[in-house]
Amino acid sequence: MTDQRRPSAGVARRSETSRRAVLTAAFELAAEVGYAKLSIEGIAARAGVGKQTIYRWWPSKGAVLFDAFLMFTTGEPGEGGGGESVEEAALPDTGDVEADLKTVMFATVDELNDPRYDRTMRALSIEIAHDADLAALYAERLNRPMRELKKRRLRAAQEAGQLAADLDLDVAVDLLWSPLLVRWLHREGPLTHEYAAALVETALGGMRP
Amino acid sequence: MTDQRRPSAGVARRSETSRRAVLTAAFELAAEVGYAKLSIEGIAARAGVGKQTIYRWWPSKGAVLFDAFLMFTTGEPGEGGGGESVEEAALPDTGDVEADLKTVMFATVDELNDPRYDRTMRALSIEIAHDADLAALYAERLNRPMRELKKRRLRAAQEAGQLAADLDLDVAVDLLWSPLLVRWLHREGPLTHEYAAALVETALGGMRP
Amino acid sequence: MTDQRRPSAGVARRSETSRRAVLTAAFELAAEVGYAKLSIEGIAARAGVGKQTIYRWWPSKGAVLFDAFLMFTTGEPGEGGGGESVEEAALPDTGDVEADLKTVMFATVDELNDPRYDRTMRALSIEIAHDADLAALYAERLNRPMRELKKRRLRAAQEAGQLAADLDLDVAVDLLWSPLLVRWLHREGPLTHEYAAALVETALGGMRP
Amino acid sequence: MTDQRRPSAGVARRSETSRRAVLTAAFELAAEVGYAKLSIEGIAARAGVGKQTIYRWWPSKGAVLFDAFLMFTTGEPGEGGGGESVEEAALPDTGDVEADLKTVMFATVDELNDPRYDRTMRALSIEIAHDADLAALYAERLNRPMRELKKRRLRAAQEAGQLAADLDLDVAVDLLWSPLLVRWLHREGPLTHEYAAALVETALGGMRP
DNA sequence: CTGTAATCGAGACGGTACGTCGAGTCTTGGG
DNA sequence: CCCAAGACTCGACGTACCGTCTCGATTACAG
Repeated sequence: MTDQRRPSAGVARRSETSRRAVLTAAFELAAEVGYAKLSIEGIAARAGVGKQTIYRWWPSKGAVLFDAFLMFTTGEPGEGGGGESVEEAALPDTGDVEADLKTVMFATVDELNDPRYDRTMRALSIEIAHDADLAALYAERLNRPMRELKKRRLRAAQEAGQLAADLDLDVAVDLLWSPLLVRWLHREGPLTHEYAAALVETALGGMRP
Repeated sequence: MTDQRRPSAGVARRSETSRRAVLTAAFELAAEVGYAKLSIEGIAARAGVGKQTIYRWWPSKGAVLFDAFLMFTTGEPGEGGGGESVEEAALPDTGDVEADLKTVMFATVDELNDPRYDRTMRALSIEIAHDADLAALYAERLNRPMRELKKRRLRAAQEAGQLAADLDLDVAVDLLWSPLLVRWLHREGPLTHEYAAALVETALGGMRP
Repeated sequence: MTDQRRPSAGVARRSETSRRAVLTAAFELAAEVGYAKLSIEGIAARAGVGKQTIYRWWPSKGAVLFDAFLMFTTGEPGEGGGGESVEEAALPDTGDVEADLKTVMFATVDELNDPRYDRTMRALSIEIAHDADLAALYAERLNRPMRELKKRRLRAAQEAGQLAADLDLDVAVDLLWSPLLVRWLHREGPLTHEYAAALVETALGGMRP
Repeated sequence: MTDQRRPSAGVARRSETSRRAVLTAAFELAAEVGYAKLSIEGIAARAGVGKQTIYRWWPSKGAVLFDAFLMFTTGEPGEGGGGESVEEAALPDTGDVEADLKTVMFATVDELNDPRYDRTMRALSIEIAHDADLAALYAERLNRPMRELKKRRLRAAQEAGQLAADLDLDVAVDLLWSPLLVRWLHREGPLTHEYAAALVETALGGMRP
């Protein structure tokens, strides 16, 4: 998103050291103090970097946070390449969709219940909610790969005849995960395995008798 | 939430004029400029009110916004009493759950697609996302009544045998509405009637064959 | 220059405490670190005052410095009233113009040779040199009274027949003091009593045989 | 001052093109924007030169300005040699000191009243006022030759018996030119031919009756 | 004619200060 | 006691330059 480093004739290249220091500082600060007190000044100070270095390479605080998240979540790259690790990962497949979905959603629940992850993810979520550009970036770089993974598992189930042949997998993914996200983000209730299980069961079986 | 007006023997009581001016200003500013540029200073100025008057009666910017939303959404009261209008309202009931749910969700979709409502609601959502107190308040005063309405309609369908007898209505409500909210808040895709319809159909029928 | 405090209906008046803290800090910092490292940020910090308070009441760093100089030089007032002390002061008058002028100019020389006064005065001089508004202010509020004093003494000598009847006293004052100032400001040579004495003698007697 | 080019066995020598581009840019910028907005970055940009090239050859912004002034004032050289043109120049000598002095001082007055020269000279004056090294350089390289010229003319008058035999010519030069400089630098009043004439007349005749 | 070392343009870097905005607190005078 | 007005301290914003530091790419002697 961020730099598309011009390999131009001119010169003077971006400092990889600074880039990593900034992203590390951003990630740690987000986890420690949360969105409200996350300032560019603070990130620069903690990273031992001039503010201008941040403004030079990222368009907004949210963009820094996003890249930080990207770096610590997917392998590394930050912008150009990769996320290979994500692409190669896969959701568990024991042959039992229901059980597998529960396994995965329980993990999500546990993650969101971890205070450090909660603060980081919440900060990112808030930034995404009021920055359309960042939202697009998030959808493409972080959400899409995750969604692909989920859809892949569901597609396997579909092919095994465990899910309806005409099921729209995107809708299915939303049906399963969105309630979790909303309950977490708006703190509408306790985020438990029970709730996640109920979600899976109801979504699979449908609301009708 | 907000004021628990001390009915003290002493003297001067809260100015209703100022209260309404503040909430009106907050609501309008939120709709016009969005979360990012919504400042207490701006609200006070537009309301023709001293900043202290805001700080005296509300604990945070989010609280003002919440009250503003409350005032313009439910009838009026703001804090003490009512929301009667909501309590008395009801979702349409033609006897066809699926059709009725679509009607209601189409309305939600249309609302969220209106730029003014989008900005206001987004500002409120963001405040809720990083203020647990406000989240509790929101859950109780704005979300709960709406959820009751929805559950009431679902319960009717349940009693009519159109929904499973053991269906957890809270889970059902989440299953239907959360995906809408997430897609809107994180701009994960276009918010259309088609999407809402697919949601209703899949949730009702379930994902299995 | 500075505030013309509006006694308006509204309210909220300027804090005298802050004003004095700022001027004191500015004066001391100028004396300690000199023009080059005199920053508004530094003044605010040393004064224990928000930067905005400086920007609210003074249009420039030079204006602060000027007011500081005014406060520590003339009695007090800073802007509205006074400088009475200056108005009432007088140059020595022993009846011997030459001796009296030397006395006064020796004092000036000594002052300019004091490092603290040098730094302060130099900072002020530089600000004046590149800010026409400040220059006007300086001419009116600091320079004019001093010049009046000098002219008064010269006028007495004129009336006593020691100076030419048609002598332009402004020109005379410039003739005496400007060389001192230039030599000091541009460090064109050592600033000594000898030099000052030569100035007085030559100016009085003229360059002709 | 500036480079003491090491004639090292090694290699590559200073680019004359860059040197002139820098000095030209500095001179023009000073004339256009004045001291306050004269930045090394700006000079480098306008000269099409890397910042390092400036820092490599000059110790300070003032030094660049000084060299620029030198180049555009005296013939050329910049540092090593010359100013021959100045050495060879001479003040007019009609045999009438008073008239000749007025001629020269009127020219000075006119120069200082030219906005472009005013800004340049003012910038230089300010730099000199807070940089002792630069002041020494200025005294030696720009002021001394000018002063020599003036003293030479005065010495001629002295030998012709028009000036006192024991007159200190340095004091005389200061007496005549300093008031002009102060009035200009501190904008103490209009810089006119009348004022210059009065200066000459009073200095020559003395203040006494 | 070629290697080699300094200089060149460009511009990123860690910093300091700028001048502005808004937060939340405090003070004043009027109702 | 509330209210408007607005000054206060404080902290962060995003920008401009500082002076230092790489980067290739010239460039001009020395071999």
